[in-house]
Amino acid sequence: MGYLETFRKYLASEELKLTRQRAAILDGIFVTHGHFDADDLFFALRKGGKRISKATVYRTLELLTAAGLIREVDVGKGHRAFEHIFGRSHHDHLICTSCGKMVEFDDPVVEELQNRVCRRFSFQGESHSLRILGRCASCRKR
Amino acid sequence: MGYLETFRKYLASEELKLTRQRAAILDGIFVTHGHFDADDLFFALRKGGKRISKATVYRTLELLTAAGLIREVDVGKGHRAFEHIFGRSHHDHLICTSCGKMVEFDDPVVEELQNRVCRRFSFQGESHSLRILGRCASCRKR
DNA sequence: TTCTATGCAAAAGCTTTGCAAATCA
DNA sequence: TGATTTGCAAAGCTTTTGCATAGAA
Repeated sequence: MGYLETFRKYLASEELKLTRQRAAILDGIFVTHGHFDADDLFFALRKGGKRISKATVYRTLELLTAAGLIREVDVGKGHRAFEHIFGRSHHDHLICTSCGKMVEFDDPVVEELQNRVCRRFSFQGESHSLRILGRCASCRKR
Repeated sequence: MGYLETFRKYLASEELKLTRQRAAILDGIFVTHGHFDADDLFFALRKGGKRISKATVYRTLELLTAAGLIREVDVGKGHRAFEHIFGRSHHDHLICTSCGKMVEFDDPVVEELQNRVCRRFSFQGESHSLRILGRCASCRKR
């Protein structure tokens, strides 16, 4: 099942409609990888000839998060950023505090850890996000 | 060395001054544990009879972060929150997505994991933050 | 046809900044 | 004294919201 189908299904389950704008926003998100914020998306769509208001972009990001197609990632600074997660395995982030370079990684130990901690505190774990800050190899040389 | 001394030292090293306001803000932060944002701090100070402008609060939070006395924590929603780190061991967070309850925990496996991942990607790890989202015991019952 | 979604512009946070007056070293 | 800091108010950002119009189903 593709991401559009997934979205359509979610919308139907909530009795919401699949509009031209919602479909365009979803496509806009999946043509790129990596992180984006509402503003990035707004201008990317505009470049692609789609004039969709920011209000709609914000409203749709909310829906896509609820549908489990994207998730919010903490990038440090003031505003909210997202990344799409459909068809991608879970991963965490390694961020260079010097140049901002970001590496995505996946490690089974994190999953184990999540289970262990949740058991300890009687939580039912749903997801996690791990950010490791440091200096990448090239910044370290300087 | 206490936190005030640490701050004083930092300020001196940057040729900045220790003002009445900066000292009051620092104290205000260390009387509580847990997370706070600029607004919380502003009102806590005001309750304590200290009328310090928000501009100064924001400016001082920046300095304290640079001095390594507080750190920013990602609490999910739009605005920035901080916690003090002076004299406290490192810890991560478990957050209930239903009631917002937050538990701090510390697990040596996280440290190991940080080292392992950094080695793998030739990063020099400095710090990390792990957030695990889930449902706490009481929310699970509902 | 009916109810939801969009677009616009205004409002609503939160944070930063310019500048004159106050304050620290 | 001389440079930095403060407070205020204004400006800047990002995000949200009200409402008339457009558009799915």
